[in-house]
Amino acid sequence: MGKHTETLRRMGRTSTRGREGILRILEETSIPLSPKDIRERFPEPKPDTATVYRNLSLLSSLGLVRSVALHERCRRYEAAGEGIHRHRVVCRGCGRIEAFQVTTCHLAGIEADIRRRFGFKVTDHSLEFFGSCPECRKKEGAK
Amino acid sequence: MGKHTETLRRMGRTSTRGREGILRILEETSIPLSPKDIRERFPEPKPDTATVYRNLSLLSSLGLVRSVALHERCRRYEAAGEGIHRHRVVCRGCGRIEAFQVTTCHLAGIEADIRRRFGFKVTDHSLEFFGSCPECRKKEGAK
DNA sequence: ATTGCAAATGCAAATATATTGCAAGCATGG
DNA sequence: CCATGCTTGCAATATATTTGCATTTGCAAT
Repeated sequence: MGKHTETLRRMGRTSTRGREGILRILEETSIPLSPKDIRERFPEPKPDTATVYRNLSLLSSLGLVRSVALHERCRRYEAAGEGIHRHRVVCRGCGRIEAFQVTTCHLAGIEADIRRRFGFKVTDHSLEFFGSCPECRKKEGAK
Repeated sequence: MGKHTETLRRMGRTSTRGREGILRILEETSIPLSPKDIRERFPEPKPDTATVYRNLSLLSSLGLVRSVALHERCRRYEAAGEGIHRHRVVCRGCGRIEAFQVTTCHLAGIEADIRRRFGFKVTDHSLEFFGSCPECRKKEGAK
């Protein structure tokens, strides 16, 4: 009877080890994880890969997790709790990822503009910064 | 002797059909294309898939194209010309993509902040909006 | 124009990532 | 505790991306 049982039940879903586990794992980390990362962090017995994908897809449709695209070969996921709004910085050199919380998000104006111009109703957005971390800058001769 | 021959030579690379083609194709479209899309737009004889991938990787490291992550299973690419700065709106319902140019990008302040807090030097960023396009809103009963 | 060499390409095979069908197992309501 | 339907594991499949290697091409120096 995990911490998220209630949440899942309220949404008409059964609470299972796979689902509880994913939610717990994603809450414990500050950077988004790939399906593989997630599976590896499960204690034995690890759920099947297919189960991880199916549950990520379900939790995502319930809005409990959210996918983050960092220009890699695979997607990553993060917990999508209320009011949590994170952006990220990704190092092009070593792939290191830092997450940071933004105090105010300046993008509300743009979203209204999009509604006006395209009729699109924006539900969320994704903002990532790319560059070089201190270590990689050092290696490359401090640009 | 294509339009991009000079650019490539200046960067110490040979100008080939594959590279010229990719740059031309990406300039002709307003939305980012997948490697598959790109290959399909080549006139016969189409280059091999591996060639497309290798060239995208090269052009990307030269900064002539840039990858765009839209939470799909594959990456997309767009031309990365000087001063060109695009954002996108993606419909979660049908996958439709619209691109729009921003006049001023409000993010310079954040980038400075990142430099201060993490020592990361930001070279670029990626901003995408997700939501429902007019058609999908209609189908779903206008939310 | 011809030639030599490094770099680019095609092709096939290997990996990595993601999805699906189906039989067996588990969660929940009665 | 039992029946039911949703979940899971497993194997097979689909899709995306990468790699090795032999061949061809681009291009600079004849």
